[in-house]
Amino acid sequence: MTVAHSHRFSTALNPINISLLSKQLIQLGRINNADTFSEISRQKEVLVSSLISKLDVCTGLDQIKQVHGHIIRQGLDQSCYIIAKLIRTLTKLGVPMDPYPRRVMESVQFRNPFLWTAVIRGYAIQGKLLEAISMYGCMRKEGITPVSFTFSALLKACGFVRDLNLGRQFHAQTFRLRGFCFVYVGNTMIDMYVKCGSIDCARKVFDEMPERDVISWTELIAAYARAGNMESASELFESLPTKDMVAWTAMVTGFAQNAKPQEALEYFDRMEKSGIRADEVTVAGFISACAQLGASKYADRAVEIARKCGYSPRDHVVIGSALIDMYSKCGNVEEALHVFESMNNKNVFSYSSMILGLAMHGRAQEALDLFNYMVTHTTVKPNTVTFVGVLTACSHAGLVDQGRQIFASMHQTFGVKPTSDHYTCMVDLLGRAGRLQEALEVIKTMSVEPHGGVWGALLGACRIHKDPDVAEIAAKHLFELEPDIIGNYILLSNVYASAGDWDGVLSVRKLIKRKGLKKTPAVSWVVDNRGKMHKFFPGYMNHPMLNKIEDTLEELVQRLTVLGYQPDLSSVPYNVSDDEKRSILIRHTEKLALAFSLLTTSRDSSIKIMKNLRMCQDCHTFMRLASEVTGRVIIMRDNMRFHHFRSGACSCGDFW
DNA sequence: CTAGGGTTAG
Repeated sequence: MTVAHSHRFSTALNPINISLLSKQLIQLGRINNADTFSEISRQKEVLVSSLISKLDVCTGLDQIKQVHGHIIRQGLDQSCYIIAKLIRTLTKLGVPMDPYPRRVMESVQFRNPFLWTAVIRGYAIQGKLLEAISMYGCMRKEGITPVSFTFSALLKACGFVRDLNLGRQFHAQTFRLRGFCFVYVGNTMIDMYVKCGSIDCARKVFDEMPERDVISWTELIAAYARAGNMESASELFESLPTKDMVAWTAMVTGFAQNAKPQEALEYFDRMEKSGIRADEVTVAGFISACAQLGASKYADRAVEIARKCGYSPRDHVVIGSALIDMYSKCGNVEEALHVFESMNNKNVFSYSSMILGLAMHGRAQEALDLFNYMVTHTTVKPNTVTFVGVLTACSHAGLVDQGRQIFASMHQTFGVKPTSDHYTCMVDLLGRAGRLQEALEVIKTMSVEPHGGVWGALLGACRIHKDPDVAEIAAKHLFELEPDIIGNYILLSNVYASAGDWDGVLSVRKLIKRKGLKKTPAVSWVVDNRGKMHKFFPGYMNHPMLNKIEDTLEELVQRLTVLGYQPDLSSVPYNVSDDEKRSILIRHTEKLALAFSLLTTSRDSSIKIMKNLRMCQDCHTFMRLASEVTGRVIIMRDNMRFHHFRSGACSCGDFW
C-alpha cells in the first residue's frame, strides 16, 4: 500500500464522511429515515470491507493495525463479517496467526461459523494443523455448526502437512455431518489426497462425487501428470465434457514435464482449434516443450505464439524465463542473453536459467559473473537450481578452487542444503580434474545418499582419465541404482576399451546381453534453412548425397592430417584392426552431418549439429580442426551440452 | 474460494 493510499483511507471513513454519506443516500431515495441506522452500518461495512480489500503484500503490520483502529472507531469490531475478512487478509499477507489475528477473533463476542473458519484456515495455510484442529474443537464446544468452508480448511491443513490419517478422519466426518457433499468440499478432498500422495483415494472421491465440475477433473488430471501417468491423464481428459483453458494447460504442461514435447505441441494445437484462448501458463508450457525439441524452427514458433498471445518477455517473467531456457537449449545463447537483458522483472528462475544456459555453452566466467552480480546487486536469492548452474559452470571450466568455495558457501552463506545433484557437480569437478580419489572421498562423506548421477559422474571421469579400478567401484554402485540404463554399461565398457582391457569389454557386453538391454543407436541431425530435418545414422545409409558426403570427408581428412590430425583409435571400443577402427571413426554420425552441412550451407553461416549421444574424443578433435581449416563456426550439441568450435578451439576447452 | 506454472547434474 502506498503512502497516498493510506492517507486516503484515513480520511475516507471519518464521522463527517459517514453523516455526509447518510444524507446523500436519503436524498437519492436509497434509504428512508426509518431504517437509516441499519442501512448506514451496512454501508459502513461495505466501505470498511473495501478498505480491507485494498491491503496488499506490501502493507506493513503498522498499517494493518491502523485499519483495525478504524474498524474499532466505526463500531465494527463486533462484526463477524468484517473481522473474518480482516483475518483472511492477514492470512494472505503471511501474518502469523499467533498472537495478533487470533486475538482479534477472540475479541468478538458472538462468533459465527465463518469467523471461526477464517481462523482455522489461517492456521491451515501456515501449516499448523494441530492449532487448526484445536480451533475446530473450540468451535464445536461453542455449539457452532461447521459449514462446508470449515471442512475445506481442515482438509487443506491435512494436505499441507501430508497427514493422510487425519485427512481420512475429516473425510468421514464431512459426510456424517452434512450427509451430502458440495462440489467445493469434494474438490478440496481430492486435493488433500493428491497432496498426501494417495492418488487412488483421490480418484475414489472423484468417482463417488454426485456432482463434479471442471476443477475436480483438472485436479485429478494434473495429479496423474505430476505422477508421470499421462495415459490416465489423457483418458480422463478425453472424457471431460467441457474442457476449459486450465484443463488444456494441465495437459500441455503435463506432457512437457514428462519429456513428451511432441504431444505437448499437439495438445496446444488442438486447444487452439477448439477456440480456447491460451494464457501465460499455457504458453510457458508450450515454450518448455519447444526447448526440449531443441530446434530453432520450434523456437520461432514459440516466439510467434507468445507474441500473438500478447506475452512479451519484457513484462512476463514466466515467459521470459522459459524463453531463456529455450534459446539456450536451441543453441542460441546470444538470443537468450538478449531476452534476459530485455526483462523488466527477473526472478530466481530467470537468473538460474541464464546461468545454466551460459554454463551449458561453456561460458563459465560469464555464468560466474552473473551469479556474483545476482547475489551482490539484487534481492534475488539463489536456490538449489541456481547452485547446480554455477557448479556446472565451474566443472566445465575446470575451476576447482572456485567450485569448492561456492559449494562451501551455498550452505553456510545462502542456507541452501546440498543435494545429490550438487554432489554430482562436485564429483564431476574433481573427477574431470583428474582427482579421482578426492572425488571418491567426497562421495564417502556425503550428507545424503548418493543417487545414480553421483556415481555416473565418477564413472565418466574414469573414462577421461582411463582408470579402470575406480571405474569398477563406481560401476558397482551405479548398476545397482540404475540397472536398466544402457549408457552406464557402455561407459564402463569404454573405460576398459581405452585401457586395452578387451576381457573387461567382453564381460560388460555379456552383462548387457543378460539384462536384455538394447544399445541406443546413435543419430545426428541438422535442420536446413527450410526447416527440414536431415538425420544421419551410423554406417552407410541411402542418403541421396552419400557419395558427395564421402568425398567431402575424405578430402577433409587429408587437409586435417596436414595439421597433425591422427584418428584417435582408442575412441573405438571394439577389438578390431586399426584399419577397421579408422573406417568406423570416419562414419560417426556427426562427421556425416558435418560433411552434409559443408555441402549445403553458405560459407558465412554457422553449422549446427545435434546428436543424441555423447561425442567421442576423435570427433571432438575432428570438429575442432575442421573449424580451423574451413573457417566455419560449428555448434555441436551432444546429449549433455553445447560445443562451439571456432578457429580450431572449442568453448569447452577440450574438457567434457 | 477449491484447479494448470518456467530452471536441475553424469
